[in-house]
Amino acid sequence: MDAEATAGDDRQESVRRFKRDLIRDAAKRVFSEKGIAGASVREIAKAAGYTTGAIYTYFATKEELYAAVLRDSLAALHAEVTTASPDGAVPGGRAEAALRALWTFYDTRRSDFELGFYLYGGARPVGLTRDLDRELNAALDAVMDHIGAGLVADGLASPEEAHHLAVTSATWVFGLLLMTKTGRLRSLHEDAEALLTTYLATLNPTMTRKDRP
Amino acid sequence: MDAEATAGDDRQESVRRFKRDLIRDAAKRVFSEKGIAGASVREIAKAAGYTTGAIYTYFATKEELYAAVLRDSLAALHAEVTTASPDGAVPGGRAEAALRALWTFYDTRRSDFELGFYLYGGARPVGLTRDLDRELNAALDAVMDHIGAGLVADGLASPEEAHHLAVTSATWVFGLLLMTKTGRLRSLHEDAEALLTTYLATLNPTMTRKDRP
Amino acid sequence: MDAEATAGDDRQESVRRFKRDLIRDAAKRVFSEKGIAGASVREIAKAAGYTTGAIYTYFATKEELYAAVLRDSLAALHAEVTTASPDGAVPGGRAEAALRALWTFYDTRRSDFELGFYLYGGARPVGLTRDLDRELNAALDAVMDHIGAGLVADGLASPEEAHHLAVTSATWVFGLLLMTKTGRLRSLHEDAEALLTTYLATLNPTMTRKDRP
Amino acid sequence: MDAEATAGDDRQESVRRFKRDLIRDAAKRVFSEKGIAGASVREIAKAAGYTTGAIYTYFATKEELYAAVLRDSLAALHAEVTTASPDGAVPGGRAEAALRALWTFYDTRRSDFELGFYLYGGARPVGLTRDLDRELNAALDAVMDHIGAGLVADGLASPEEAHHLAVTSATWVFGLLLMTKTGRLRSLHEDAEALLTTYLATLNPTMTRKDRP
DNA sequence: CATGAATGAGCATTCATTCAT
DNA sequence: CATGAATGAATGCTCATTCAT
Repeated sequence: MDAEATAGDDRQESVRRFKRDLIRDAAKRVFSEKGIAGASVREIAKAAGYTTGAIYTYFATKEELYAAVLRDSLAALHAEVTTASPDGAVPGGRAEAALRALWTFYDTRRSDFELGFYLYGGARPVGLTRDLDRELNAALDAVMDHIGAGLVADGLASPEEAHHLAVTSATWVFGLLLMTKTGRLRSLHEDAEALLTTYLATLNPTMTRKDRP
Repeated sequence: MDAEATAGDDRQESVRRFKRDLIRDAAKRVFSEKGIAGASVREIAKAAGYTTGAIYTYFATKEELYAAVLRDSLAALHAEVTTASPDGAVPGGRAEAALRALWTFYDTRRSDFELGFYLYGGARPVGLTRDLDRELNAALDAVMDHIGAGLVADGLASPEEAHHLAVTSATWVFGLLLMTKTGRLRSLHEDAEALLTTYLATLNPTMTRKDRP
Repeated sequence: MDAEATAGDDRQESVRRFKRDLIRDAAKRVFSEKGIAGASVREIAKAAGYTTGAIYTYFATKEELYAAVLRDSLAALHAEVTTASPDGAVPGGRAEAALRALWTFYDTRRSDFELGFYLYGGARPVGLTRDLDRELNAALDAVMDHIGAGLVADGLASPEEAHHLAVTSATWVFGLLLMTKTGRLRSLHEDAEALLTTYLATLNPTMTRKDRP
Repeated sequence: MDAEATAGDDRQESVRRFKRDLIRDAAKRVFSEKGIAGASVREIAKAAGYTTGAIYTYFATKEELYAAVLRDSLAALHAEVTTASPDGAVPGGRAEAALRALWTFYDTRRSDFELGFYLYGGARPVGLTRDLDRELNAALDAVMDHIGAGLVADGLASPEEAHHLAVTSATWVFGLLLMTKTGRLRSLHEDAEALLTTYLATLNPTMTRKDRP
């Protein structure tokens, strides 16, 4: 009896999780199309095949929905970066691979970058935000550690410098994303790929010397 | 008589300009406190000591208000960057001075960075926007040219590379600003000043070689 | 089970229709009291016992509300005219009956006339308007056809002349309504009923000759 | 001295009247372009070459401005109708000429008809309205008398019937104007001129018999 | 006489959230 | 669990009118 109930609970629980994810993904789609500020709960509900009120069964607040989307995005980012530059890979391009993965991840996804950086930029009401902020930081830190490990493996940094240099280089990638997403790069007639190559070259002085004798 | 009338017109005109600036500055204050998206015309009016309708005597549209604030910000940015790194200065640190000025300008002003970069982030309706976008681009371009000239003067870039390298380095500064403004830097336990120093060092291979023999 | 659900849907649907009609009727009342231009959504909502926002659950736009009221009015007009002068009636007074019904309908309803004729008077923005305009035209045409059929049945017009004469006579009735509703008739010390009788007499030359030997 | 002052007062008075008329005419122009409801005091002022506040030196209220425009329109109407069908003219077409003049006057002027009939149709706030209403009525009455005189002169009515028949026929013309101005005539595929001819024929049984033997 | 800044009430519409069913 | 009606506050903007200058 107890086991059955538990099994039933589990099934119910997993169904609930499934539906929650459905709504979360719908939200993400709407964010991409209308921008984060332009997405209303009504529209997200419609995109998910639900009515407005049903959303609140799964997310107490619009901000919780934001959080779920962001969490999902961060998990995907981590997966992508570690896949692109696995821990066991041979040295020589691990840092570059990680940084390129970081760039590609946000470049190809319409709303993820905005979600991660814009949403918590302003002086917005707090709430669940505190926890979410911690998660965002943890995810970011993990990515930094991965880049740092790559830099060490590639012989571009000592273990002590690793984190500092990882943040330095990731910062540049975020800057490039900002310039691209806001259309400034286009107006400056510069190409993201070319800039990326230039920047990565400065990371590795050996390559730099070879390229410019 | 004629002169008197003209003088009167001038006085009136300058009073108008003064009040317009008052409202613009109030808007800027509200932008800083509530974020740009969260600032309503009502609140701006209240902050300026006016009723809502009065704002429309000076700005036909909320977007025109945005424009005025942004324009003011861009003019100040340009002034600050060129002052910090004058055209006639002796080589040796002109690029660094310009980049540091870029950093300091946005670091010390609460809403200017958001204003310049996020206004065009979403899928917003257009309008006067087109013109404003052009202005923003022109201002940004002028800053890039200035940094580029510094790089050439400092012997860090050939004239052909100047623009490309200027954008590359400014991109990094913008990335740093983004990390700082969103609180990511703090959570990563990194210091903006230290990162800035690290980055500027990589710009100058001579220094780099000295630092890392 | 299925049947129950359907029944539930039906009940809900009919409740919705009922409430929609309630709002529509409240709108009509407000139109009557304040004039169509003077009626605000706020006031209509209050008259219907709702908050402002609730109106938008039933009508996406103020113009849709207009449309619903006008549609209702046109349906009632058509019903009244065809009832007053049924297709199968014996000749001799069918046209007169139809024209009198047209008169009575608009005479006794405060805002219907204004609704039908003034909504498109100004240089208003379009929208759903196009469709609504078509409906109005179709309804008017149907009434004209009915009057025309009466004229033919009564021997007052050949089938070719029917439409032309129907419009001619309906035009007069609309003129009378305009004079009445704007209070001009009263100030000219004329009586609508007497004028109507006079006009109807000119429609039928036989009667005219009898009256004036 | 006294005489001089009076002369001065007169000149001032006539200048004032002149400027008043300027504003009135500007208002009329704006009414024609934007519709009466769509005309704001600001826009009228601009069209007259004044600033907003200046209008209130000449007209205490927007409604007084309406009144002035309407008064002017009524005077013009009276002039046009009496010119088209002078008192001394030979009988035979005087009534028709007057009715045609009535039609042409309102047909060719965009806003006059709306002004005369719409403005005072609704349940609007009163005020100066009472007096204006009387003027409108007097003007209308004069036109009716003129049409009536024509009917008598043309042998279409006895002096006792004159007013009654004048109102009857003018009512039809107003109906035609309403149908035309609101676009209903076009949608019914009827032509104003043809309808007018048809109606005028029914006015004169003699002509009718000749035309349709 | 003329200006134009300022008021204050008003407008249609949107939206996150709640809750009876 | 899901619905969708309802709330209430907010938003950008317009407008007739007033009044100090």
